[in-house]
Amino acid sequence: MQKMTNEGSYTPQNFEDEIYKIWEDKGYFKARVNKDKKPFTIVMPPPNVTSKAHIGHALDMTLQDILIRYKRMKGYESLWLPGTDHAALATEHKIVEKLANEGKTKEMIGRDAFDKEAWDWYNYFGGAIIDQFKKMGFSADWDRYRFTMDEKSTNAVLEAFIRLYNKGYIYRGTRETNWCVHCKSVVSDDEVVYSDEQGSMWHIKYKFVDGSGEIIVATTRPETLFGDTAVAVNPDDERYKAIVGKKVFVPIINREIPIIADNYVEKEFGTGMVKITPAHDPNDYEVGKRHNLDVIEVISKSGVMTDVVGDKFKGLSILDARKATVEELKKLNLLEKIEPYTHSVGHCERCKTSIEPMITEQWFVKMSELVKPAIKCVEDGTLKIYPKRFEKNYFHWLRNIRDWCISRQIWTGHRIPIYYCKDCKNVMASKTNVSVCEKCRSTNVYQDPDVLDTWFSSALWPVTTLGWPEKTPDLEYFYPTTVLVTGFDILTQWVTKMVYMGIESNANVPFTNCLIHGLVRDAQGRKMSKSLGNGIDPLDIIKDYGADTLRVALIKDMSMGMDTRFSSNKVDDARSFINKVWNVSKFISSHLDGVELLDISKVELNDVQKWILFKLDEITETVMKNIDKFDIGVALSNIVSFTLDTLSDWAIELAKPSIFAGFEEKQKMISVLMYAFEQVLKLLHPFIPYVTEYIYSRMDFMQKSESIMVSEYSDTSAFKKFKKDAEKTEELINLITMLRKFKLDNGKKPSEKVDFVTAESEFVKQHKAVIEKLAIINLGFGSVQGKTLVTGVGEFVLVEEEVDKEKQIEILQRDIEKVQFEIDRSNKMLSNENFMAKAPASLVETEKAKLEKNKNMLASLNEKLESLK
RNA sequence: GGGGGUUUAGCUCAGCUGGGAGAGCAUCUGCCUUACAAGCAGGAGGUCAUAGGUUCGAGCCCUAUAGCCCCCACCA
Repeated sequence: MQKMTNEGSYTPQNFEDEIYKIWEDKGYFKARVNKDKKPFTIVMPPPNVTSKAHIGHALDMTLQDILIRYKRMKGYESLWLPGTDHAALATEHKIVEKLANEGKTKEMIGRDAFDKEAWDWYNYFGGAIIDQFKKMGFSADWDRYRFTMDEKSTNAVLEAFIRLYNKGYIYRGTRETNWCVHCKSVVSDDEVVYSDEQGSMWHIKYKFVDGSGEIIVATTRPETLFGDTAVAVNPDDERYKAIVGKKVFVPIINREIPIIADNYVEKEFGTGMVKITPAHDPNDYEVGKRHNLDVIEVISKSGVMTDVVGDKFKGLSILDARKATVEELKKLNLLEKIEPYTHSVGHCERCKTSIEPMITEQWFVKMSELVKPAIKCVEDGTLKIYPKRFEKNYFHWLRNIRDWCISRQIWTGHRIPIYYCKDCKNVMASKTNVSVCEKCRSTNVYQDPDVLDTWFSSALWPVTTLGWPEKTPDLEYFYPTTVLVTGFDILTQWVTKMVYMGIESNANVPFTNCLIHGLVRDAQGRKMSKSLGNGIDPLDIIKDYGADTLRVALIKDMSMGMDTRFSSNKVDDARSFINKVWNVSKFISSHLDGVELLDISKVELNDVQKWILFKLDEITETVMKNIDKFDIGVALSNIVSFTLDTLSDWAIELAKPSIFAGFEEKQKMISVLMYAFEQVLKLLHPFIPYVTEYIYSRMDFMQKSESIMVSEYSDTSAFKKFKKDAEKTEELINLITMLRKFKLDNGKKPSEKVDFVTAESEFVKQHKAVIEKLAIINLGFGSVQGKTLVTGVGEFVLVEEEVDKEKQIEILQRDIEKVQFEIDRSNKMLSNENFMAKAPASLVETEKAKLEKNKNMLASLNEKLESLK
């Protein structure tokens, strides 16, 4: 007894885990250097260990698994290299939160204990993410699992830092930077998110030192006035030309500052006068530099007012200081008015605290040289981005890039490998601990306390995971990797960095293709977020529906580079589809007992069989073509509609009469169906790996591999030659459809078996059984009067007790009208000189053939009509 | 302010180098036909955002306009 025959309904929970275990035990996911095969490599974008994986990861990874499984079956040495990312600032934020819940701070427990906390965190979430990924069926080479903070990665990161430092690409500098007072660290430009905030514009009076009156300056940050070192106006502003060079008092503290002229000031905005606070505004900082202004810090790195603001305000938080300053101004009658004002405020991506521009000393990577080859490789096609339009974002980003701030004042991450000598001020770069100054031999040496931006290690991910800086065989064989799959949200933040760091470290692009996808949104098209509570845990879907269903629901309606919606509707749809595949296997299996499969290339086939095989080759080519160009959602739709429409609705139905006929016919038909179904399972396997493996393992295909994972697709060129025969079956399908409709049009139920009479023809004789079964009719040969269906393969007359002549004429006239419309259309085109001259020949031929066919049809219809009159 | 995307059936989306508007879901009608009611057969439903242009021919190419979405830069 065939194993699928006894199966109940599709219940993936019964077999998914078991199958995954077999795959792992057999070592199918492992990839090794194999000179006999071409490599196909994907390095997994490492998920942050901040939390468990979400549905966005599921999409990203499913796309990769599809490509990996497909290429593996196509005979490539397929390596999918997995890993996770420590996500420095993001993870530290989470750990600090956790400590806070326990009533602790990181300073309380110290750096070593904090490190231990961090590793517990990495291990817990790293492990959880892998478990989730295994549930989803991902065929990554888990033995190669890497973490951005593991020993090898750390070594590579430090090596890269030192090389860049020695080349002069990494330098230390004092700059206006984005400071997060909550994280107490600088963050890069990319980590600042702007949002509009309802604030106020305070108009403040600054009195002239010489007592000659006052000016009005508008600001959104009154608390920074203590750090003002000038007031600026536009040099072309006629209103203020006379006062440039005069001095005013900073309100409250009455420090004297000059009025200067600078083009930065816009005449139309506010009062046309700007207070200049170089320490706390990037633009002011630039103005300050141009005019040699003092820099006075009034806000400390922990977000409270410094000592320079005076006893009344020092130690206050920024917001408290703002209130207090405004109160004081009111009291001193220095506040002219307050206007409501909406402006955009930068926030820390992680903790949402508003960012303070602050002058700090940081490490930077110089970008000007590094980006050049990164731009060129996309220009010259060495690296291709799919879809192509994202190249624009890529270029725009790199062409406008600023130096990259890589130091962070936190504890989570790679410590900067720089050591300072307190005595001789020597600066040393070293991978290992330095305790003695190499210059003055002093032991008064300390390491830079900062850690590296998490993106520094992610930038090196493709090279470090393959063994760099060593010249490993893996690096030799698998690098450059074949494709990087990631969301558009990190195209600029991450992809660009990998490209220039890859080229810099290993002399070649890190990947030759980059596939960009969109976001997974909820059913209403909203972003999934914690605050909306509309996020979906992939494991919940898997628990209820299985991983295959989740994968189809995510991928099927997806279009390259576009956002996709995830809904219960799609999940149901996906499950229905897989259930269909399940039932096809049950049907075929139920007819396999005692049947020895034939080599279909060696037997005489009928038209239906030739059609099935022809269509199979056609769909195989289409699916492969689309996967090859990364149109994965389309490829899945192709194979899904083939399975539902061609295979289930037609092939199997057309096959039934043969299957229920004599043994020889059944044997041939089952052999063809088995051949076709095996290929369909293989085409589906990358998308729905579990169920295809399960079915494959339980059906006796002719030359079966031990797993569908390591089977190969069958040749796609064998049955092209059946094109003409396939067309005959298309006619058969048309005929059946027309008969079904004709019955309905004439008031017959689809299930009602009615009699038709037709002229005896080869075509009809050959397919009589099929036509009778699928259209639910009895077919007799001969000639009678009655309601007539005129088709390309003859006339079919509905046999009725009472012949309704009027109705019959009505139907004929309707058909004549339709055919006439077609004929007119063809005639119009064919008589158009321009069309004949310019349209491609094949199109003209098709049109002529159509015209000919319709003319014949029209003649038959008219003849019929005449005979009734 | 700069750039990009998008607009096709009630909903979610396909639609190839221009050559008769498609699928799934939902809906309506009839069916539990021995693989499948998570199903089968059939139907209804579109001025392809708007206005021009190119072309023998435009959902597709060009130009404007409008709505929605995203990215970048950000003026106190």
